[in-house]
Amino acid sequence: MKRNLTLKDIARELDVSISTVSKALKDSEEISAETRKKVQAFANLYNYRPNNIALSLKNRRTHSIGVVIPDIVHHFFTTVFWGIEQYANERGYNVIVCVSDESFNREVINMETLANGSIDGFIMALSAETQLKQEFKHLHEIVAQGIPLVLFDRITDKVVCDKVINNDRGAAYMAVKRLIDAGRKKIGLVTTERFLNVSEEREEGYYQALRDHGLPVREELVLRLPYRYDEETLSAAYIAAADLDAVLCVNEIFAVRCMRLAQERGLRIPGDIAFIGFTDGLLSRLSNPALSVVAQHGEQMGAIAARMLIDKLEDPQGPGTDDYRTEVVRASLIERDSTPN
Amino acid sequence: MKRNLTLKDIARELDVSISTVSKALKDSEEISAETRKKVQAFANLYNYRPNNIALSLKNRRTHSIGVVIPDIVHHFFTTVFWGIEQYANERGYNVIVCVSDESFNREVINMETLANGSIDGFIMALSAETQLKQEFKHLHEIVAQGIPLVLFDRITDKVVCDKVINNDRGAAYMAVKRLIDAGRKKIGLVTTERFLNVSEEREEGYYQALRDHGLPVREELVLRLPYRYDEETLSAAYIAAADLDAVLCVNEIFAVRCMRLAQERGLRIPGDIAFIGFTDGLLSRLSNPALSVVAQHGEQMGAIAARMLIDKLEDPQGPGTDDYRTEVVRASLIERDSTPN
DNA sequence: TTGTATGCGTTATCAC
DNA sequence: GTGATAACGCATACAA
Repeated sequence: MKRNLTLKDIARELDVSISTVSKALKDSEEISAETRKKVQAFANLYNYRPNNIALSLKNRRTHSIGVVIPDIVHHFFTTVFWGIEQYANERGYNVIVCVSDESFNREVINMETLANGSIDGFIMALSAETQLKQEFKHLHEIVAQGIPLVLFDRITDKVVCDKVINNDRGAAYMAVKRLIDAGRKKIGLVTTERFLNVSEEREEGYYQALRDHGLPVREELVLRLPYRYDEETLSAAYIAAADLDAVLCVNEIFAVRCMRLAQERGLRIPGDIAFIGFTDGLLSRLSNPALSVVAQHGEQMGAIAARMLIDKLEDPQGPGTDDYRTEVVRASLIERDSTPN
Repeated sequence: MKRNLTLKDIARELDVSISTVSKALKDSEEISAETRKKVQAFANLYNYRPNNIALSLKNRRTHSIGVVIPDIVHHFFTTVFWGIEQYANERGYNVIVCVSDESFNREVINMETLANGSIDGFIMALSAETQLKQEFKHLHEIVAQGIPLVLFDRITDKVVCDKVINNDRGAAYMAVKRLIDAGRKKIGLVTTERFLNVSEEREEGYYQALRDHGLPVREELVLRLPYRYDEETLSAAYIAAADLDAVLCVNEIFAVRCMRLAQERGLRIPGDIAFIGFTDGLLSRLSNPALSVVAQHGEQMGAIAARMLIDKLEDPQGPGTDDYRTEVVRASLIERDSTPN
């Protein structure tokens, strides 16, 4: 690789010292106007750019942030990432992404790789396996090393750090209440296995709403699907057996799939059965009928997470001050055509 | 930030020199077995990890690759990214992502930021604006600097470098031929503005297939939609006016939207009108009916692009050798329920 | 006003 | 066997 122009090159070419060049390039008053002009002109002409790596080593700041997400295909994580990327770029930070693919080991390895100087801080959502195992040693080490960490969405009480979450419980409550207010009595829940904190929260919100409105809480109304398995059988059986008039789904994929299965059984949506999903993605907008959803505002969550992290990184006190905050982004209900008026 | 353990720390602690520590840690024969053991034990105990940034500076290799994509929400780019990330990680590389958001300026700025030492090479797809302006100076500079570059999907003849593409023209031809073989006569095309090379290629494939089978090529069969605009009006008018019995769409979003509009007009799919889209994403799988698509194998494209780049980076000749290749990934037709038997 | 010396963390060369 | 030294590219305290 042809090497880039360095201060040394310029110094040699112009027959001055390296430090003179360095100072001249930042327009230091120390250097004579004449020399400054000369150096700057030369640097400009040959398109000098300081080497990021050298700066990182010197300043002990990489201006990169590590993002670790379980999955890049789910629309929600994509939007959060997009929020992070936009905000970080504006403030002069690059984003290094690692996808844990829901695997504990990959999460650990990824973080170890990045933690050795490659990044200034982390933004992450826990992998499913990590939540299942409840194993957080790697995160405790990150924190102990003094590397700022912001957890979003998939979080845990077991790690003390900044966090950004939705009001998942409240949002689920709101969605179910909306269905109850529309007169629905047999409201189902399609969720993932319970170890994901977000699913747990949403499930609690669902129960709470039923209880508060005098509706029975029944196990057969709840369908628990493996998180990644592309399955139709369980869903079809559930829709067939449960005799529901409304369903809340913890993501848009489950919702759209169930809607189709319901339609195949001749049910009209929202007349016979109403649907509300989580995540305001393309699927929801383009499904037929268009799906009413709880919008999680992923982009905003990403921006907030990035702001919290960068603020901490750039805090003149140093990122050592131990005030950790949890910001809650309020989800909102977007009504489309899968809920009755 | 609490600083990480360094060679210097270990040396001081164990009362040996830094270079002894360095050598001992890589099990050099130069160092006595005893010292080696001692140093390794200490390093292990205190969890020593070499600083990546220092290594990068020394080796002039960051083991990071820069990925610049126009957009992170389209399923296709997401899957390519996923392919890149997986493959790169396996070979010990990190991935720094920048999203150009289809903007020429963001593309240029992003690349300039990364080109100054942060990455060893680039993988990218051109932004729409770049393709519109046909302005490639920034890429020529990257290449001139000797930074390896792999272009995928959205490419250009104007830049000489490695490339990974689909056989877009052939794939479109194949899709249209499939519709013709099923007896369809009035086959429409829903595409983007023509400046995107992929759309152009697909359009040509469409025309070619019509011509080869004696069907008239008519302008009113082609709907050209703005790339990002979330519109329904033009599409609805097109579906209403064109009296089609089949439609090829250059992405799954256009296809699913048109399917819905057709259904709203009372048309049956695929009986009255068949659909084929590009991109095998969730939308296609979950639409009703499930959409038949041209699968682009984005994950594979990403892995190939990453392999080409890393092979070049690790070529002992140095990445200077001027043999550039273009690999073509063959798209395949996945038949679901929007095409007749 | 300019230049020298030092350090960021690591490795490699060479001297002891 | 071990250690001093230089180098990667840059910034800066301090000397001239």
